[in-house]
Amino acid sequence: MDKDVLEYIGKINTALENNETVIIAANCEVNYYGKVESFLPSGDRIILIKSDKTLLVHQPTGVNPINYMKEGTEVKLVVDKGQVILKAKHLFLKDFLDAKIHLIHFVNTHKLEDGGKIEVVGSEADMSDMIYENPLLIEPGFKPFSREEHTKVGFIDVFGTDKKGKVVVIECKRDNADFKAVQQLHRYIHKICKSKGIKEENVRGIIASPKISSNAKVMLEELGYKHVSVNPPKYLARYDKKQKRLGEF
Amino acid sequence: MDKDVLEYIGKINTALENNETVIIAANCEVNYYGKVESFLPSGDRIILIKSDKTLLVHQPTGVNPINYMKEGTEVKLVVDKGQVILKAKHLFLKDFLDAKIHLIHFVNTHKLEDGGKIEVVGSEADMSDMIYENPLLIEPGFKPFSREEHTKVGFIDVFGTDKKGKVVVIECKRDNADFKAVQQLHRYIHKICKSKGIKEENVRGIIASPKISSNAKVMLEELGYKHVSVNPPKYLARYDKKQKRLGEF
DNA sequence: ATATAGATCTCGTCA
DNA sequence: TGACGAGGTCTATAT
Repeated sequence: MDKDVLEYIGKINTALENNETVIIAANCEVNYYGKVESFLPSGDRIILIKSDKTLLVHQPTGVNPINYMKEGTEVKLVVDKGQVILKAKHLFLKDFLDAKIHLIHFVNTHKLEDGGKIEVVGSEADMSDMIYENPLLIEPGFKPFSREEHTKVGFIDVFGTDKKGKVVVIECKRDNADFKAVQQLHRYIHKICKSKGIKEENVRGIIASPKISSNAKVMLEELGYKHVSVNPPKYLARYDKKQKRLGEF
Repeated sequence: MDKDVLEYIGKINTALENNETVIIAANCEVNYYGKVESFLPSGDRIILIKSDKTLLVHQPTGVNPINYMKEGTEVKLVVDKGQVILKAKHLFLKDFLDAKIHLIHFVNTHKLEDGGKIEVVGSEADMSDMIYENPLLIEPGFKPFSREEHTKVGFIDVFGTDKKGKVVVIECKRDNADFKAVQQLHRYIHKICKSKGIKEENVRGIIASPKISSNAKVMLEELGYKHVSVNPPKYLARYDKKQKRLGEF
């Protein structure tokens, strides 16, 4: 066994015990046994073990890890018959991952401190807020009376009445709305009507999204619902010409 | 400007030009503008830039990156008024990410080579294969005649007839089946009947999954469909007592 | 390009 | 704990 390798092993195991973040660049093969089984032949990968004992194996391409273990995994490096193996197990989740390490390119460990919370603007929730505050984005006379309703009935984005006093249910999608969005809207309306004893003809359904797929449009119109083109809000976009009116309300 | 920092910058930019994989552990704040806008205040993070110019920003906890840029991003480190900034842009996707770097904990770069393809056992496709080859897992007399049907009709997992010659459509779920799985099954059957001019009463629907949610069960039975308990296949599980019979067919 | 669905989806939230 | 929906979902596949 190489002296360098033994030093790496010591360094990594110490860092793991101290809940440091550990990064290993290595040629390795990876076997996983848990919800599925997976087998990854040899190649160069980045192994990242976080302070919460999340483990990620990344190939040199793509956004997603090729293998991972969730928070709370027990991880250690062992030597078995001259073979360096990273052993990871999560007893509660019944997950097991072994990485046979053939060659270590580099190792780094560090105690990382991070309490930062991300703020995101432009989510579906922001869209429903925007509509709630700017009902004209839907149509004249629309009066919202609740948003982000998390009840037995469902998670209704915006709930209100139109100029004739008819109940309106709005489902927001921040991107293209597909037939699933229409099904979702239909399900909410079905549940509302059932629970409140209203006829479905007396409730209007609206999809609010930047665009809608052709199949979804057909399904929507078959159900008697309609689509309104609305873009999700962005800070910077508030100054765009098209959405300038947002600031006016 | 620190001499160390200038060395880091040079090292990183050179590595990026050579399509090496780059790892930076740094205290930084991150702004993203693209599909949404996001703002992440200061904290210690791992920044990983892959050889295909995928960029990931990981906090010290959790499986998912807190920010990312997809394959094909232009990345460089610049110094602006004494401030080190990692600038990433993806012109085609109209995505922009800036990371203001306050402190670098460590940097590592390496040329990584990996052609390894993962093999996964236990996916939904494996389940439908298993059922196709072992129809008794569904019921006596079931005769499958296609699997993984990707056609106009839909993506039907397993398609066949029962002992009375009635058409059977099976939707597989590798885990808990929810009401969406039932909707999916219903949708497929609806489309089949429409395209082939069959009455829906003459088609049977089956959800094959390890378990099913109570709501889904209710919906399933209202539609006259049924649930069959099937576990996704695993190599090792073939030797389990319960599934030993798989090998017998 | 759009449409559709799986994923070891993950993550948050609420009953 | 289960159920349910969002996600900058990502990724693969078919049309």
